[in-house]
Amino acid sequence: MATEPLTSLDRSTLRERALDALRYAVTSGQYRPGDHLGEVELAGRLGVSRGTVREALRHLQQEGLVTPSARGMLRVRAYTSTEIRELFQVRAALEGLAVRLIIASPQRDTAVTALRHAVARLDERHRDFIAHVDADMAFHLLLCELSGNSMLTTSWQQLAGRIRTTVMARGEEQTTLMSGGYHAPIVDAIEAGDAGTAVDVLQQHMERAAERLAA
Amino acid sequence: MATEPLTSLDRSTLRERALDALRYAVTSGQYRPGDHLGEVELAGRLGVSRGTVREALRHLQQEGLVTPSARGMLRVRAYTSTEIRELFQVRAALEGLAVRLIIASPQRDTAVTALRHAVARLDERHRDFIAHVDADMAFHLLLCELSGNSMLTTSWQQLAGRIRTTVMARGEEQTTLMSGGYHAPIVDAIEAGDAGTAVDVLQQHMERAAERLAA
DNA sequence: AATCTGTTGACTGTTGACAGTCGGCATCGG
DNA sequence: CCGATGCCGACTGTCAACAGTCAACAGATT
Repeated sequence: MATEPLTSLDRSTLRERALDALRYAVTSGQYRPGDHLGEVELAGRLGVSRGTVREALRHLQQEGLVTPSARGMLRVRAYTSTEIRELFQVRAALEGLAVRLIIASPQRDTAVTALRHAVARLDERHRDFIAHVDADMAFHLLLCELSGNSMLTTSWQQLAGRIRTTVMARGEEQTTLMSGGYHAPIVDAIEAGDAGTAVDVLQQHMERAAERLAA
Repeated sequence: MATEPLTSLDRSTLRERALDALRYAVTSGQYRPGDHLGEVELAGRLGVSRGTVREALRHLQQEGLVTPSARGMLRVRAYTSTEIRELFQVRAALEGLAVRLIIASPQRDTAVTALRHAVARLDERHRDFIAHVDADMAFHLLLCELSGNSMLTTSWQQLAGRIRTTVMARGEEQTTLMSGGYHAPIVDAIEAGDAGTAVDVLQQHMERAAERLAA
């Protein structure tokens, strides 16, 4: 009588689900920078035990989304203007490597078309702010993935949370930064195939974004 | 009757100490890649509870030193030759940024002298392998710190464990890689002040190291 | 009034125990 | 001989409870 063939079960642990929930809550601004994250309160709210929440919180701490204050209590981390600029410098270095690798790769064309799709999504979703941010993050993540360097992707993802909070916190008035028009030149430069110029274009993109977001 | 004035107490938690102990055990090769790290065994060996060990292990997992295998059991992660090359490409990108920042900084001279000291330490300690590796790591970490970009330092440190295991695992016959002679050119290039050349020198250093270690 | 001293409440740090899952072995039926 | 089934041991996942620490407050002592 089964209408659906049996599908594989969800094997995710409570810790993983708690982690996702908390990460989303923080990076979407549900908790503002400086807010206190009490283990007991979160555990109660999520319906899991303190230990489980603790592990998730420690993970977020390592991601830089949360920072310990007095007596080990965790707060949502606030990033200063300087740190934001630094963050985007590091991004530029990492994604710059990605660009150089993509240009040097034999599958540059397929990479370019994939990136163009990602750029198109940026404009499709520009009405819903969160979806827009997601699309922006997806573009840059794709850039890293297309480089074929898995360590690069890993390193970038370690910064992803910080990037997301920054954009979420200060980017609402700066949605132009995430428009397709601002990203297309990067792809164009990759297609053109001159590594030096492409890296420059990317660098400018990052500097402009950092300046606006660090305001 | 106190011969010493009272000094501040050690406030580190068991988790932190367990983390240090485990990280050292893994990065120093006490556990070899592929070895199974059972929570109960480690807890017994360290004399702490499983929960405490768990948190430390999760941290190492995020650092990339251990990786989950079947049924959530953790093993010491083994890095393939490809991953080692990728890792050193990312290092090169990050430390390349550091070099550019140092050159652009007004305190380049003091940075250079600090780096020269670090290079000197490399040769002082070349007899004890572990101390030698420590000195090498210290040099590159210092490079990041002198850049003044805290995010850069953070990102680099996320890779530190991976780098250390790689060097520890395959670097014993390749100690020349860590000699002062191999590092001095980097500092020289920074002192000379031409960013392009300096980054090239660093890149070569990294490529050479990667090639030897990925053998 | 100023200062020292318990006390209380709100946290995190740490632990031991319970529950669930899986691989491997023995067992049983063909 | 071979496959299915049921048990056993070794794990991790999860939880509830205990212990320790600190800030803030109230009260006692000068």
